[in-house]
Amino acid sequence: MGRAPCCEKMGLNRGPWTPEENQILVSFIHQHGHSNWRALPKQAGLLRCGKSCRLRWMNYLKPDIKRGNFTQAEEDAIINLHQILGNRWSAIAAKLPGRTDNEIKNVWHTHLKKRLEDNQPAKPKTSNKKKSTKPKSQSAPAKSKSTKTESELGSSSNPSFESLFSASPSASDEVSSETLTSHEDHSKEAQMDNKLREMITTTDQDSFSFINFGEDIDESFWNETLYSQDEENHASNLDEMQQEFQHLGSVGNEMIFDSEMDFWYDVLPRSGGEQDLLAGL
DNA sequence: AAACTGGGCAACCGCCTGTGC
DNA sequence: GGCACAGGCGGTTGCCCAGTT
Repeated sequence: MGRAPCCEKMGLNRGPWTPEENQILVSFIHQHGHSNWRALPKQAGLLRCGKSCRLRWMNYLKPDIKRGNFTQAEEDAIINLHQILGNRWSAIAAKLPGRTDNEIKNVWHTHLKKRLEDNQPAKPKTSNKKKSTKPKSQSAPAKSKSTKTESELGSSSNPSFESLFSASPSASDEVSSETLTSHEDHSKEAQMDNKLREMITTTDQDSFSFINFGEDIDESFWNETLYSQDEENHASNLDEMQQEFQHLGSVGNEMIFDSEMDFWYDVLPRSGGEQDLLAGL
């Protein structure tokens, strides 16, 4: 038996949503929730397929969605996350509260990809991280439509996320699903964060520094890998970090620190062994 | 002022994944 | 384990509109 179509195409509305349809969808979800998207349009009296309703809700009508231009910090975060995650827009969106994967995808294709193609710096090379919003038009230099594919972009510019982890001894190992942000000992967490930030921000400002934490701080813990463009700084900072961590206790996570954005990225395994970024900013 | 061009973005399409039976 | 289904995801499309010619 063939796969059932996602929706009945006959007699259903397509294209832009009308204000009336928006109102119907919003009021229905407020009253009944959205436990079953396929059944929702029929129950709500909408001539839309369930997928269309879900998309409309997730990308536009959901109350916590942040509208308006992306801030410089958000754009920088997208660029940095894209370096690690590639085109996994939903994972990137999870790091940016109020932003949808669709919106981030659009911003990437319309602004950020071009910025990188033009070799414009993704962020100022200053240690002062004061960010300011700016109109989108200023961040999108006029340029003809690119025909470059995503894979071409990814392979030419950045080391892939998988390649980063391929060198890590524990890349395919089981890693605790406990994130640092959910760790009970928040004071220890803050202390560690500050210590690491202090040290890692002295390394190459353009690189992601990566450290592979073990479940516990023991001898095997130091089988870690730190990536940077500056090998000497690597070694020295790695030594410093090892010394600092010896009295910070167990962590049980893999993390990436983006020194430019002051982000800690928790890295957790996906079902297929692929790594994922899950924790909050 | 009209035609043209290209950017921006909402929405669609089709595949993938997770889940229940 | 296999199948069907629903939700989720990324790639792509196509319309609208502002800027340019």
